[in-house]
Amino acid sequence: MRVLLVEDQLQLAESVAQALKGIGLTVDVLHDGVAADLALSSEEYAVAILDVGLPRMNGFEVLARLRARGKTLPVLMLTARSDVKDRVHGLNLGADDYLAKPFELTELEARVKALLRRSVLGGERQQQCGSLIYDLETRRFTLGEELLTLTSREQAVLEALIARPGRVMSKEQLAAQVFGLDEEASSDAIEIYIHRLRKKLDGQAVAIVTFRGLGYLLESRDV
Amino acid sequence: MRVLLVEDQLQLAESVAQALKGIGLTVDVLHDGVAADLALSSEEYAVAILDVGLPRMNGFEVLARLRARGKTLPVLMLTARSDVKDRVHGLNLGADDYLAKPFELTELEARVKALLRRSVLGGERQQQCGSLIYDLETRRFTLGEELLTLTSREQAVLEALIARPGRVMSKEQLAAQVFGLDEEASSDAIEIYIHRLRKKLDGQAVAIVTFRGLGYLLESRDV
DNA sequence: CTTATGTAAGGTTAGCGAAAGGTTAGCCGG
DNA sequence: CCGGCTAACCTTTCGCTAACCTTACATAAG
Repeated sequence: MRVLLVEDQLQLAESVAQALKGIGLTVDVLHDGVAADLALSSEEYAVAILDVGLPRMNGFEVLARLRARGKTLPVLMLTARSDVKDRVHGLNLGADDYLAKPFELTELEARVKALLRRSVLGGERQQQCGSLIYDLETRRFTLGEELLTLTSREQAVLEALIARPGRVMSKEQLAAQVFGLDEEASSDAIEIYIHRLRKKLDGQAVAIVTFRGLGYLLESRDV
Repeated sequence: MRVLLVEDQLQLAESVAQALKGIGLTVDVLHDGVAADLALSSEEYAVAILDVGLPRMNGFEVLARLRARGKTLPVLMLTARSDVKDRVHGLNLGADDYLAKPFELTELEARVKALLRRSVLGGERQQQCGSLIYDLETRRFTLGEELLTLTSREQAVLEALIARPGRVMSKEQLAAQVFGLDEEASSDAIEIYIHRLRKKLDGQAVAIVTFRGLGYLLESRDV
């Protein structure tokens, strides 16, 4: 699952990013409002965490432009002041939560988790496709009766596939979900993860279907 | 098992800490309310012991903020006065027990033990995973028919693992539980305790499973 | 002195992803 | 219709790295 963090204090950004990676998220870190605006229009995120006081374009404006584009992803605002006016302003613009600095990393983690839980599939606990079940709470997959053990890359790919049932995901989209902005996104590697996932899903009532030239799709099927 | 003690009288704090360590607990000692508030939001404790008259932020406020964050861990309040008003105030704010100074160390020990017993795992007496049984009353492990003899570090790690069945604990989390705030938390050392524990659990219907890059998990298994 | 502890050091393994060759689907000319 | 062609995809192999395991030993604690 991929999230965007926009925070201009480099050190704080780094520690927050580490914390979020610690709970299994793919994190893109940016340090100014214009870059954030760009990323939010071209990339796909499960949650955005926006500092209010950003260089080049402030967090409120980034948020306003995001909502103007009709995007509904949950946004958590960070602010130096615990100003009630700011808070109201942010919530009016469509922020979903608000956190005043300084804050505890665990509190931020908890809020991000809450936003994810609320948003991804409208608060559903579980997601199912054939005999494959994904538990959002524990972020683990169950296949038939067995718990599925996946490596972190495999997990990222399968999460991306099950997130939108019935929708074809291109290799490039998958690579973006798995690698984020930072790493060199080798979409060749995606083929390998698909292969390894297929091995693990073999013989079950679920399969990854190829759409030549388009991408992959997770689909339930008869055994 | 890890507890937080907040008491500004250094000498008293020290002797209480010693007493608690004496019954096998990992103790973090702090001396003011702000530090306590911080620690309680970022660390995980089985019990908190709060003096009422703390510098920077009093015990009542620390307690109120703790409950406002939705935390349910048991809290034992300490007060210089045996004022009934204070007592009511504390209990209204969600304190679980109350002790007036001066008190006997043995009484404090007894009350802390009682709180631990009541809270950890919702009052359950025993915790089981495969052939491994943990008795909260005596805080000892039984493996098959045999009583398991562990060093205090091994005990701390295994307690942390069995406390949340089915949940993966990272080496950092385990180190926090074992060492507390004070000591240099070398998460390398955790690998050694895991190794030594595995030796002692060898051949039994329980095992510590590694999740590469994530941590460890205690799991029952077939022999 | 004995036991517990944890650093250091080396060995082992899982996960990653590039490379390379095999396979398949769709297209096109005959 | 059919064989050939190509691009897209599948699969295997393999070297690299980081994470993990294990042993040995020095130090500290009781």
